[in-house]
Amino acid sequence: MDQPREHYIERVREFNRFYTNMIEILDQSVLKSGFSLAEARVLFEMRRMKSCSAREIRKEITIDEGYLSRILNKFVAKGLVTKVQSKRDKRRYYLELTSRGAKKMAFLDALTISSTEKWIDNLTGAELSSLLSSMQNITQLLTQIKR
Amino acid sequence: MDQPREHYIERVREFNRFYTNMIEILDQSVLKSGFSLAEARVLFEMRRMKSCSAREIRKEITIDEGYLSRILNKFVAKGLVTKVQSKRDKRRYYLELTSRGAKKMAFLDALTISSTEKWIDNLTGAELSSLLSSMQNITQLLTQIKR
DNA sequence: GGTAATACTTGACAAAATCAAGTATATTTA
DNA sequence: TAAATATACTTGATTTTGTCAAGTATTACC
Repeated sequence: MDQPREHYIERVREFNRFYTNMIEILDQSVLKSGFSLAEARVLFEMRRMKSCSAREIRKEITIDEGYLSRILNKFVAKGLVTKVQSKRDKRRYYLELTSRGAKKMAFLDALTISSTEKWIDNLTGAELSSLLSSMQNITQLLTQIKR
Repeated sequence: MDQPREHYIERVREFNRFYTNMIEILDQSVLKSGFSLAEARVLFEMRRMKSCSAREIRKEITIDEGYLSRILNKFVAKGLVTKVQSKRDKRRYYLELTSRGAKKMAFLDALTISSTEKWIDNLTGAELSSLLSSMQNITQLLTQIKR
């Protein structure tokens, strides 16, 4: 570490601003799906966890309990999600994507995949490998912090 | 490139999700300043550009014209920003941070600096260098795309 | 059995963002 | 140079998004 610590922090902040803009561009494409960012995230988590309860979703993403409840009920109303009360604990409801929901998710995926693709389109194979190893490195360094 | 392209895209998306969460944590600290994210960004751009017009801010960040107008007038009302009509082009107004505004900005900075600091706090010097060179690499790779 | 905790819902509200029309000025063009 | 078009910003109306707190039902704990 050959620079004062503030200097490093400033450069991290710079990267954060840069990457915030990048991510925003990708978010634009999600919005084209007709889902809000919050909705898209909820759907994403639901798929990742397969069957889950609202409570479990809230362990993964920071979202107001009431807000989430409304989002989920909207999904149920639109036929994207099923909600079945647990027999063992009647306070809980098991949520699952319907095939219609899964289809919508696939559409959402397609949107972000295509814009991510555009993002990295003119990188050579070597550059792409380099990009990914940098991403992996950052993930690894910043993950170990959080324990 | 020894993997199918989709695989790389998927890993980029994974990183984006990871980093979105990271940035969100930092955003929490901005919110503690009493400014919304949009307001903080406007302030940030104003400082970076020194004297500028609303139009020029909108070249930097994606924001609704009317929304920005209201944000700026709120800043003026709070004494954070001065707004002087251009003599050459009376449609335009030159905006500048007041010293009060600059002070608020400094406070905002302090908040994000301290939470960024916490973020990277238990990285060794070597890890920190490695983090920064990865960030720099990503920036460089993704910037050259956009031309 | 009573108290506290959990899981989710609901109503009221506030904040954030969008849309479209409006005003004033400047630029283009016929 | 008058008319049409474009630019810079404003404003009102509205929608979307998110928050807060109280409410219901159920379960866990002492």
